[in-house]
Amino acid sequence: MTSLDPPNLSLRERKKREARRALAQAALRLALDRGLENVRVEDIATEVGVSPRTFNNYFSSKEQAVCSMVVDRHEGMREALLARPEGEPLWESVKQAVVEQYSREGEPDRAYVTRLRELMGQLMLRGEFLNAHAAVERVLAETIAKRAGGADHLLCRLMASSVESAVRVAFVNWFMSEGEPFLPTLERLLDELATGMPTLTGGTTPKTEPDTTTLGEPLC
Amino acid sequence: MTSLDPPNLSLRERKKREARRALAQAALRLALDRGLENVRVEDIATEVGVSPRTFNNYFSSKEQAVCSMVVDRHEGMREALLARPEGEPLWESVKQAVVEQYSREGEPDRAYVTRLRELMGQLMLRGEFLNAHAAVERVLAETIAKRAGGADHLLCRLMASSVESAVRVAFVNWFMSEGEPFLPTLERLLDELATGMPTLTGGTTPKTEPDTTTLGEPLC
DNA sequence: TCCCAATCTTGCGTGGCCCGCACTTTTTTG
DNA sequence: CAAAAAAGTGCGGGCCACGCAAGATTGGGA
Repeated sequence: MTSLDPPNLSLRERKKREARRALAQAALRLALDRGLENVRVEDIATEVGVSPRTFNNYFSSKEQAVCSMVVDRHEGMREALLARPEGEPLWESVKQAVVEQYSREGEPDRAYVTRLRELMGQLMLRGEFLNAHAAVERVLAETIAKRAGGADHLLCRLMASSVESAVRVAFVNWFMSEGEPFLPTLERLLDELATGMPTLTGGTTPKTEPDTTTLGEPLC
Repeated sequence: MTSLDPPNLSLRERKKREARRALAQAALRLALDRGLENVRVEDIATEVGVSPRTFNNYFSSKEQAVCSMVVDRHEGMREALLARPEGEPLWESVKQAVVEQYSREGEPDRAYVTRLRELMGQLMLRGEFLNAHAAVERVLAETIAKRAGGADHLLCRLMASSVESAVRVAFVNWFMSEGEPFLPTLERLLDELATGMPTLTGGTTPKTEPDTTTLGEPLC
């Protein structure tokens, strides 16, 4: 659907991918419809026409299935990054690759936003969403390292991690706010990262209010 | 244990905190001893001398219990940040607060490193560790916003997120490598963030090897 | 001092999830 | 086309999260 499903794969492999994709899609659809808590593994399996046991051969939890969409969508990023022109500065390459990736998908459907909010709440709760992002981050770090040609591995990880930070922050902002577009925010944040932290000047410690936020429940 | 347990709390409240702490501690200890998968909720509860049902009144999973240590240890960071001197540039304040926080704890015990590695693997798998970090991140973002006195809220979130990125990367590097100290790495990464991304210069696309990393299982 | 109301703990029962194992069905390969 | 490799499936077990409805504890008046 997103990119080419290379036809040079064995039938076996193709069926596997298709099954996985179907399961993930069903999981996401159902979760958006009824809320994740009202979706049993059995429902997803039935929807796809497969045994519940089989579902667990592909995913070890429904949360993972839902998030797998998030992960898979980023498969193109590696290629996008490696495909950037030769002499381009590393950071520019990274930024462009990320932006490209997210442009390709277009602004997500506004109709779902409310449902998405709820769903994200539940996903954050289970930590799976972050886990998915972490997976993306690892691949990104490796790709960056490759592209940078043996640069400091730690710095590559830091860069990947920061980029994902920007993405996450932009995304949360997008679906928590009304109508603010995603891409411009993302670009702004990436530029901010490039510039470095000192941009935010402060130190004018203001009034000291009671303190509301407690270290407690994960809320999005 | 870390900071003052304010004695101006009702007995009730003190007992609650103590119970929570005891459960978290027991969970961590057992997990380090036997590996998380060999620890049942019942074991933790028994260890503390409490019913399994009660455990679930405090934590909704054993993973959460283990990670709660991670979260609680950061309670001091807010105060540390707000206590920085008046005129100090925002970023410097943040950096110092974070470094202070982690200095206070000293280098973690080398003896546990192996066990820690295993444990982290399992925690990452369940996404709970990341979730804990996310909790810290939210508080940090708020504190930064307060300290910055109404600066752009998005940027505050980005800053908090980036800082946590650095912490995570440094930490993973610490417990995956042999003997590299934690604090210096962390400081270096934070400085890197301050400078901005372009430090990493690259673009010398090297040989194109087969590609080993697949978007698959979370590995640490 | 004592008692009541708020709060915490606990046992029980339910529904669900994850996964190992063994068996059937499908695809691949020689 | 037959044997081998790999997926799908049913079953069963262990564990877990949580609602509910008693008990046990604590705190603050009277």
